[in-house]
Amino acid sequence: MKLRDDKKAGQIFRSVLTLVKEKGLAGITMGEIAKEAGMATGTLYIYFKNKEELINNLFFECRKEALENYFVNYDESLPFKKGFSIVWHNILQFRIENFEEVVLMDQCYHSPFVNDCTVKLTKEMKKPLYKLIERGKKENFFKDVDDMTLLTFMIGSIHEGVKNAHYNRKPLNKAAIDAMFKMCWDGMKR
Amino acid sequence: MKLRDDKKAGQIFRSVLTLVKEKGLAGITMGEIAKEAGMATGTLYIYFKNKEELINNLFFECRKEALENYFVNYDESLPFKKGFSIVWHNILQFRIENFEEVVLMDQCYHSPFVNDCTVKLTKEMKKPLYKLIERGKKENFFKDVDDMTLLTFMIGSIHEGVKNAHYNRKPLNKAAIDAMFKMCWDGMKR
Amino acid sequence: MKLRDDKKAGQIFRSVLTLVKEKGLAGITMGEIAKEAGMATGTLYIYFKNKEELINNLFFECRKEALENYFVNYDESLPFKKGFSIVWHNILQFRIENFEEVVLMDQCYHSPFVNDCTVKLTKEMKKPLYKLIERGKKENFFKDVDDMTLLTFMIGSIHEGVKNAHYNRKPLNKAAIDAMFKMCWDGMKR
Amino acid sequence: MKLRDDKKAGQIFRSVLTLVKEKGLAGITMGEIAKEAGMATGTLYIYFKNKEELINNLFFECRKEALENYFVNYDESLPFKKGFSIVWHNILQFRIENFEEVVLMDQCYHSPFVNDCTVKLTKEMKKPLYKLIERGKKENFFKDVDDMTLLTFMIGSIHEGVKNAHYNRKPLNKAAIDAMFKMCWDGMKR
DNA sequence: AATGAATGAGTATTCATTCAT
DNA sequence: TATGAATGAATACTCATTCAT
Repeated sequence: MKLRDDKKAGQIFRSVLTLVKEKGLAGITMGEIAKEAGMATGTLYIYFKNKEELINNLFFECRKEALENYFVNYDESLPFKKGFSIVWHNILQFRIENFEEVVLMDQCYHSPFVNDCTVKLTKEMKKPLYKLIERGKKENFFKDVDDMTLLTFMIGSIHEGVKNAHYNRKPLNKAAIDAMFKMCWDGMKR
Repeated sequence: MKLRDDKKAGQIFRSVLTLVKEKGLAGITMGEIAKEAGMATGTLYIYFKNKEELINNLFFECRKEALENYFVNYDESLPFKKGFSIVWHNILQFRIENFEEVVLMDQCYHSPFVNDCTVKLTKEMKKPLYKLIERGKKENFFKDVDDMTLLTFMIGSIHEGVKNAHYNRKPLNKAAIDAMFKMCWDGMKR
Repeated sequence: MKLRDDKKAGQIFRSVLTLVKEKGLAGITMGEIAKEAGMATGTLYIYFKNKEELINNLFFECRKEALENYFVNYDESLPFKKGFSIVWHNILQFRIENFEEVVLMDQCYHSPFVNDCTVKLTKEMKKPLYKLIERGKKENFFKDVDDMTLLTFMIGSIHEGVKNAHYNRKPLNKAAIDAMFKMCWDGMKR
Repeated sequence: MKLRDDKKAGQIFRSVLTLVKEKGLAGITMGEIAKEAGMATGTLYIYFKNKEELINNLFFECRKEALENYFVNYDESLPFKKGFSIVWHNILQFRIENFEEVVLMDQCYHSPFVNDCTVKLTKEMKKPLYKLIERGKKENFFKDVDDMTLLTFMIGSIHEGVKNAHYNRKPLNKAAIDAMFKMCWDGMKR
């Protein structure tokens, strides 16, 4: 008997990401997804109940993967600035390397496909980032500003930078990245 | 498109903005736009050749309106920091007050509706912002970083902040805005 | 402005009936209905929300038309047997001439298209037939059997006869019809 | 079709009957049949070449089973009215007890699944009923009406009665059955 | 033989666009 | 100009059938 292939869902996800980057969430059809994934349309429906569920799952998966990557090599025992730098660079790196995911997630807000439930779930995942910010404040590195504002500023410094580099086709080099980090740090520091 | 200054075109634009915020660019139909605007579908085609042109025009219009607002009350004769602050706050204010436009513009990247031509036109409009950055550098306020990186950082500090405030339903108060501006300034300043 | 054409719904109904007789309710597609009716598929959806509503409305319409025909020329002042005979022959005639409707209604029971609500509505319409039966009993023509059993017997004598004639391609002639009526009357009479 | 007498084929038949009564022939899928029968879809195709053959076989089987039951306990040596009564009651009893089969057979006319060949085969099986009618006429019990009309009347008296009882959820009791038989007999008798 | 995943043609429905009024 | 009915291509989704295990 042929059993459900665990790789298939991943293949499907990858195809959607490719297509979203090319033509946006708006213009994607199930037929195109299947074609890009090298399978029949019907097969998509074995792995996902419908388009909404497919996109939701992908959105959730992307968010999860992103946040999992953020803390690679981070260790609470490291001095704060070093640790913060690692996380900041992880986020930047992830967004550069996985720009397709970034595009998808951006497009998913306000989209009819992503439901509130999925949005809520992804919020939960942000907690480690808040912990990092709190540590920065407790160790007196950061300004006395509320956590959310600080985190948003940090994310913004990366987010906009990566988008810009991509759309202007100017890959970020070491110098630009260093400058960006310095600006972020200087902005946040007390 | 017939009469650009006709009230009807404006009504149509407004309807699209409302709907995009509600359900994203992906999920909007010409029928819904017409209904929201209180007119018949056919009427849309008197003002716009087709959906693509409608969205493109709106995108262009939003971008233009945005950039026009950015330099209100700005005057080159003002001391730099004062001038920069005015522009920064103008941008923030505009994005808060016209969040629908922000959403539309975000969704338009990667959308099959917005064509390269429109994207190019809007780039042209960014020039005054570059001039501002250059002045900041010439007058030795800003770090010695390339203009685009600085501008992107500035925009990012605002953009992400507004989005965050909106999605978390926490309107930005004076204190938060001051903190945001300070972070931005400290980040950019030499 | 082009206004909704009242004839269209009728045209659509007629097309469905033709097709149901040909291939049964099971095998009919919206595309075929549209083609048979000489219009585009989309047009069907201007007049009916979806397939279910289309079939339901048709079912209801058929039932109504049928019952309206049953009492043509009937008059309470006529002697009972004469009146009963008129109704009986009306029913027979209607079922012969509108065999397509008969087929549709038969197929609609147990079909996923016809919902309980519609079934209930049509029951309401049977009341005049019950009144006829009651009169027959009150005037001592009929056996002392409950109304429903009598009515069912009457209907059965016609229903099965018409179906049989149709499927065996033996149109009912005067002699056969007279025989059928006599059997029905003799069966019911005291 | 492989093994007619295998239990599996029977299970499949039973499942179809259950589903047809629930949702009509139109709305049934091979997947549902398999599920209801507690087996995989693929398995259905071991026993039947395709859906059409499955339904045709079932239709044929139902018809056969029905007609086999009609003459249980009937014996030509019995006095005619007694014999006729036995057959009449057998038919009634069968239709009450096997209402699902009745529904299936009704729905099969006009269905794209049941082909002419199957219809023809079932006609063949009606012969014993015609013989019964002929005997009734030869022994001067019945009206001088052609056989088919008499048989149809007899069947109609039962058919409609059973359907009605079922749909109105009023099981037929002894009194009602006696009344129905009397009406049928009185109608047919000379 | 039995399974259920895979297939892809087919179906209901939607929706941008046109057109008659 | 304005309307909204009509169109039919396009899309999400289904389902009979096949096939690898």
